[in-house]
Amino acid sequence: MVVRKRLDYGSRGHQVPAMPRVPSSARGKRSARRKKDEMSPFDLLATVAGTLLVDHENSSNNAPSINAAALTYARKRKSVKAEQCDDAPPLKSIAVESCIAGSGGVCASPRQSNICLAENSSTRNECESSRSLEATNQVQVQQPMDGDTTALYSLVSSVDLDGRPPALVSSDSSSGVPLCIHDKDRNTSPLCHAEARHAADRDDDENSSGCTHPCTMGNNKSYMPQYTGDSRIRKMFASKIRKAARNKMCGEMSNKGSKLNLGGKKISTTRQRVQRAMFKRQKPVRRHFTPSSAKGILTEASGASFSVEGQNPLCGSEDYNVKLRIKSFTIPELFIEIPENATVGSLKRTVMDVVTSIIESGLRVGVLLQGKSIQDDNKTLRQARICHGENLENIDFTLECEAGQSSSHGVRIPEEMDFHGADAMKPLAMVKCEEPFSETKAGYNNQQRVQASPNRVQSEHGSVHSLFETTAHEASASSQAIVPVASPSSEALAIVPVCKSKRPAIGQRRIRRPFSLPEVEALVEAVEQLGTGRWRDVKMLAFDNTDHRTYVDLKDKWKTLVHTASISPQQRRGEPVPQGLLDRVLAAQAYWSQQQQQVLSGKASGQACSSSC
DNA sequence: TTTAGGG
DNA sequence: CCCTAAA
Repeated sequence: MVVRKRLDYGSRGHQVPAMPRVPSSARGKRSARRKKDEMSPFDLLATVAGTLLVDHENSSNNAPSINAAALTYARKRKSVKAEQCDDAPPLKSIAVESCIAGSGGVCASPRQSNICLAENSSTRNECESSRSLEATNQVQVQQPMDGDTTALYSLVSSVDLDGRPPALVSSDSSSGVPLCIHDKDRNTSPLCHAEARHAADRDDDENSSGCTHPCTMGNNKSYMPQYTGDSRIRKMFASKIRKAARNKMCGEMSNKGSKLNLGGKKISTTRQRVQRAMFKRQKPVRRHFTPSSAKGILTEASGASFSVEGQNPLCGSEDYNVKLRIKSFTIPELFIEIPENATVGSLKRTVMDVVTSIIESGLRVGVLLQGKSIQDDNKTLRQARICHGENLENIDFTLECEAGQSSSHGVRIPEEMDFHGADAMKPLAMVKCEEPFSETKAGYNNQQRVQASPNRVQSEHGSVHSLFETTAHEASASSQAIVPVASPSSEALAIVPVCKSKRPAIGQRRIRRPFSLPEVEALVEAVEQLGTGRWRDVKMLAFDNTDHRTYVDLKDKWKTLVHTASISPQQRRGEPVPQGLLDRVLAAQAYWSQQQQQVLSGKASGQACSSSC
């Protein structure tokens, strides 16, 4: 690695550089400085994308589709349950059994799949609380039969996935219908292209999102739009997008009556106003899951999962109820590139997050009768001829992404994406893979270990970058951020691994990383040499290889160090800093502030002299 | 982009 | 840590 030590001051003590830096007076020369290449390979390359593709034409051959595999109807049922039929459904087994009851209601019973079948917060909470319960806990939703087809919508579009369904993930592609097909060759017309970044660190501070969501945000709050590439661009966007994301999340939750958790921080009204404005500017893009891209198969002929309850119900009867038993919503295949060292847990979380983000971002259910979409939601099932003996073989469900809903969950649709061609492969969501290496204790310790000689720090991250460089370049070349599946044989796994990343997602607060003692020592030493007010140089001197410490961070840390040193030890919090170090902090602070004053006064006198001379 | 300082 | 005015 290149040693960038440009500064040749003493290693200790307060040697004054030849020209003590005067704040804001000599910045022009900085432009000539060699700038550290801030474009980490990771910015470009550590991307794994999962793509949800839908192809209703290929529903039989491994096509991604959401199959409402069963429809049953029964007569004189006051209520019906929506329940999962398979206790341990694999990838494709997000099963919902639903009914439309005449005067009764619909009961949803979230089980292992953790599906919430209700929009309102109370039921969401119910779902949350019943996460680990069996079918005994039922969430009831009343739906009049003579209502409309929106009943279906209510049942399906509000599905929440939460928790960790034991068998949501399957590496066996045969066990599931594709949700995300990660095939760049076929990915010619992505319907829904989105990147999401999972910041992975669940230990991230509570303020990271500013809000939490009872049902979905818990695991998913890290989903934020991610822009790969130049960190400067990221910086540019970060602030505004973060605002928008925060606002969106908070607003959305407040709309749903969910409890706001602002992490102890209050978002000022002005800030919120700005955030709202920012968010409004986001162009809502409608994503089509495509007509029949996700198809609910309700035909008896098709299937296996179709069943009839009740005896020979007559269409037209007064209290005639139709029981729709959507046995299985098959999740289209998910392709994922995931490093071998990723954990199964991270894989599960990834799948969870992807599915959750897709569903939570708003799926709208459409009903196709004999291939024709039933537009009128107010039409009764009877009017729509969805009743026993009629057309039950010809009912399909479609899923579409709700317009403008996705961005808040990190599912972003580039506007340049091509959104036509229903038969083309259409990724519903593309997920970005991040650095699979977590900020583990080991890694952190490693970093700390080398702090003593900061200029020679060669963190693991460096090697990580090089490891992923090739892949990332390929990704950026091939498509938006879709990383080719590592191995063609691994096509079943295409979701993005939930990896901790040191790259904070756009819109997300950075992970709080308290300065370690070696870091503090390095900072103090650097400031002793360079003085306060040269944070960029301090950064380059002592933290050049520590990407997550910006010069602003160093400045802030120095500020806190000075403050810490000036208060009594009893008032100090966090990892205790040795008093000797704090003494050095105070000494350096006093010294350099004096230097600055002298420079300023000397400059002033010099100006006066020159003007007088 | 950096610095400086408030939040 | 975040945000941002100012340079």
